[in-house]
Amino acid sequence: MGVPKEVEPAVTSPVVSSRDLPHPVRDEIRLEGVLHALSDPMRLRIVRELAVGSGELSCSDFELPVTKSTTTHHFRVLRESGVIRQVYRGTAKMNGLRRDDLDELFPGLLDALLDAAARQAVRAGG
Amino acid sequence: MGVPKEVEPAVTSPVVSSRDLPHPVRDEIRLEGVLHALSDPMRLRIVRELAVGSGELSCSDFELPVTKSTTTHHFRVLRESGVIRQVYRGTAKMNGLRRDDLDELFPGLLDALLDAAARQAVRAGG
DNA sequence: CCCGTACTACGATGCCTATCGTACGAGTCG
DNA sequence: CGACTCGTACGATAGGCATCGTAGTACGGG
Repeated sequence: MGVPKEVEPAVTSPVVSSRDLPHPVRDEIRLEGVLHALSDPMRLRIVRELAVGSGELSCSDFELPVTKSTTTHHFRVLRESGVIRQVYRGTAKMNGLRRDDLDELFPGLLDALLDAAARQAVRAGG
Repeated sequence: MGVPKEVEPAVTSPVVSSRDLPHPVRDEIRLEGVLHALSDPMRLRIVRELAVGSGELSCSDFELPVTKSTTTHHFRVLRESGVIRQVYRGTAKMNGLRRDDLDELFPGLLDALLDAAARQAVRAGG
């Protein structure tokens, strides 16, 4: 019917900036991979920070006690295991938890993990 | 009230057999360690089998596609990370999940993990 | 006491990975 | 354009680890 030749303006705009990053689709996410990704203290810390704000954070918003190369490595592991989604926006790379996919695959797991990490942090601090 | 001199027959007999194995106490259990232990497919499988029956299983009750040396290694990783408790009984080594300790430290985590593993198994099977 | 069973110890091997440093590509802003 | 920032790629390195095979120890039964 009307408007036969629209150019698909911005409904989930297909190109974000320029380069895309490879993500596993939901069904490719493996529990073992998620657990392995979160078994590293640095990555668990990243995920915890990512969980407090519901928005997205750029890689440089994190102040990790490792070099930038290593930071890049950890974010890649998290992305390839399906824990986070990464998107370029300008020069920054925005990171967000894949809550929807993880909750669909493993209901309650992410919350239980975040709660467990929080409890352990409290125990260490007090 | 007869029988004044019973020899403490079986009320949680203090010495199980002879050798003890080193276990972390509850507060030494680290979330990262637990996740690392469970991120191995073989160990996740062991824990899943251990969870179905509420009792204990000996190492040889498991039929894993690895040698016995490797099996020993996996059980040790699980024990040292605090996921299972191991006790010698005669020549057999009995294994049991540390449900109480894990539930106390990380409420809901173990159940969420087992549920996640079960869902993934169903998805793979269907 | 000897044998079989259950598990361990030890060494080897090959792979994975956390970390770094340096050099580079991609955008943004002046 | 030029400079600056953000992040990547690549190589190196050191340590961890899953796996094996063989040899050995502990326990229980005939």
